[in-house]
Amino acid sequence: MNDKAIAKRARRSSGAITLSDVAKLAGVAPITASRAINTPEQVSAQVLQKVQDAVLRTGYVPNRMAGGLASSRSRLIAAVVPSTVMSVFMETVESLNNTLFDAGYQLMLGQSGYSPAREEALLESIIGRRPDGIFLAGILQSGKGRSRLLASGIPVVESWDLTPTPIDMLIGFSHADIGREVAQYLIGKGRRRFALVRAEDERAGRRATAFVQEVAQRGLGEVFVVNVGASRSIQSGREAMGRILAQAPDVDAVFCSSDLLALGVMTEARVQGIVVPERMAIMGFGDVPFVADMVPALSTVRINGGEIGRKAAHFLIERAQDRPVEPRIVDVGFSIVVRDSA
Amino acid sequence: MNDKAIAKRARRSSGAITLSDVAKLAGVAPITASRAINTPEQVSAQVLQKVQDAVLRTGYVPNRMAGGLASSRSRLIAAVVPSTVMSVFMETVESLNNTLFDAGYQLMLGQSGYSPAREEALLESIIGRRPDGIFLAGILQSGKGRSRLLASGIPVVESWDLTPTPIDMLIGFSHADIGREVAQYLIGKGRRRFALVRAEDERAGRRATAFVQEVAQRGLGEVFVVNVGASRSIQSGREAMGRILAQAPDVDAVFCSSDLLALGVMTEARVQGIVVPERMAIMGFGDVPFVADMVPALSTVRINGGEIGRKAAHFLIERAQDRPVEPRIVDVGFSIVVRDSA
DNA sequence: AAATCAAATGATTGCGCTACCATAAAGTTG
DNA sequence: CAACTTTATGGTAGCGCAATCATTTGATTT
Repeated sequence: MNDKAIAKRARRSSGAITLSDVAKLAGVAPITASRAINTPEQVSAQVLQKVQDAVLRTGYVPNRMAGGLASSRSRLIAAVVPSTVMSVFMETVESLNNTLFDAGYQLMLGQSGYSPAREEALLESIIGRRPDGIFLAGILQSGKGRSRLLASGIPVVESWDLTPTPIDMLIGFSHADIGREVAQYLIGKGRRRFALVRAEDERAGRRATAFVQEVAQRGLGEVFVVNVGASRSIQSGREAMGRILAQAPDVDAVFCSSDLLALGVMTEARVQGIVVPERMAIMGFGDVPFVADMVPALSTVRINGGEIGRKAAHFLIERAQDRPVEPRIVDVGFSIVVRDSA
Repeated sequence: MNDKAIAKRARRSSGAITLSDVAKLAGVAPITASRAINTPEQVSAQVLQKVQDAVLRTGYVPNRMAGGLASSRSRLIAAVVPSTVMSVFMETVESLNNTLFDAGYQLMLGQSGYSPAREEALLESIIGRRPDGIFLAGILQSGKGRSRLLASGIPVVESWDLTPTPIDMLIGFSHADIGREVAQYLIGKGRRRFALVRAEDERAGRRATAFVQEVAQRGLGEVFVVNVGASRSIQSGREAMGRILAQAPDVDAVFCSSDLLALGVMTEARVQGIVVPERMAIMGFGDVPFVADMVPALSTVRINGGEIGRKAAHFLIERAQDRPVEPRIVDVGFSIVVRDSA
């Protein structure tokens, strides 16, 4: 019977060093070894020493899955972004990840790929991992994903937007305010005839609407709007600028829904001999790392993505430790970065 | 006694729906419910129906931590990259993540931040999560991290480089070959006086060495080398180009260790009235998404990062299911993308 | 010195699930 | 139709750890 038990054990066990092995070697009970590792202030100096020795000698690495199961604290945090390549969200994800790691949390990353179906599958998979918190790039307006998250009881931080009805916590800013203030800024600079290049994106839409409204309120006529669809590339920006110059040659300022589009617009302007900013002002959105060093340097709207990530991390850590977070909605604002292009 | 047990249970349990709840509702044993969910082909149609109903009615989401603990299969895969913002590795990570997700795996992401100490801590933390596989951007030459990984027995894919002694599996290409071929290409284009702008990075160093060697072998004299240190920014590229033009004005071709540096070089050339490519050829490295659309479009070295990610995912999935992978070292090569700048 | 308290350690139990083995029911073969 | 295989289901045990409660030890008080 004993043999059989051992054989069974051998087949089941992963074969790796466990806490029990360490405890045995150190001559203490498993739970004491656990405390020596996780809450060293709770054990005596000698026990601590013996356990640390045993850990070093065995090369023991605690199994956090098992620990998580036992304590219902996975120390995992999930982040969902639409994409990871050339995305404005990565600065946020990076600071989120760094802050979390320093607090002992690991990041799980999911890409929704701009597809609601995929996002839903992703959320289901994530919830199955029982993370201690979830960070969403953007907000979840509706759908099964939202109710799933609500039902799961997992702390959630939505971001990069404002809404009075977040799932849980929210760290964002007002896209409408951005559209309005950019319009005011350009008008203040003496610009009178506006174009707008935007991607097919809900938040970009709100910036655009507010921009158009503000221009209209100042009695400056129609804004020439180019919607480039799902594409966010420089190429789209060039094409859009081509259309602007052809169809609305009196335009003297262009507001783009992303820096990449603005780069395209700027490139096309240069190619067609349009001097920026004298003849044409160009504003981007996002302040991706390299646009400051272009010539002319791109004026743009900066979101402090790093701050959003750090704040989100702190919120999630607090909530993971059952501490309340107030207020749950934070507006981090934005800033208009004045460089050479506008 | 029963009361006490219940009270205890109430305190310990997370309160969420468990497999047992679903099984009870469906009128089957927990293990049968498990099979209905995970291996539906093993149960009868009626049982499947009953269990699926129960899952829908309860909103049950399987706890993969518990499942992972029981089966020693976490269905987690970790990826370690130096940075996530504007990094050439993100294309790889994105395709890795997508491929893994479709196979039921979740990605954990760690940032080493170019620091060996952090990388080691990261690996320890990752191993504690018992992932079914680990992807490393780059290779691990030595150190505790390497031996830790070796000892852990977790399948590992290193990448973006070649070495005869990988930890486990390797999907990469030869940096020396790149340096050599770029030199040959530029020489073939009639260039005779070379400069090289590189970051302080081991792989960039190998490209640079091979480039310099090849140029020397062709009897074309010294290469003017500018090392910009840890910085990878456009600004550094501009400064480097400033030095080249001041100190080696006869240079007619510059090879840069990243596209961003090349962009800086190109910008400075434009500012100083140097015509690209007529007067000066410029080559980058990485083919980040937007350099194709710059004017002039940047000639560069393209690594098929997506392919590396997909291959890595497949390798890790195979190994996670105890299937062998042969060969364990794959050279995916590279291509020189000829555009306008060289 | 007895009583009281705090600190250190340990025994037990269960987190939620799946591996393993056992059994029952249904088909297959000569 | 007996002997056998296959298919469907269930019982039991344990993955590796931490929550909970119990006990021991040493320090402090009166």
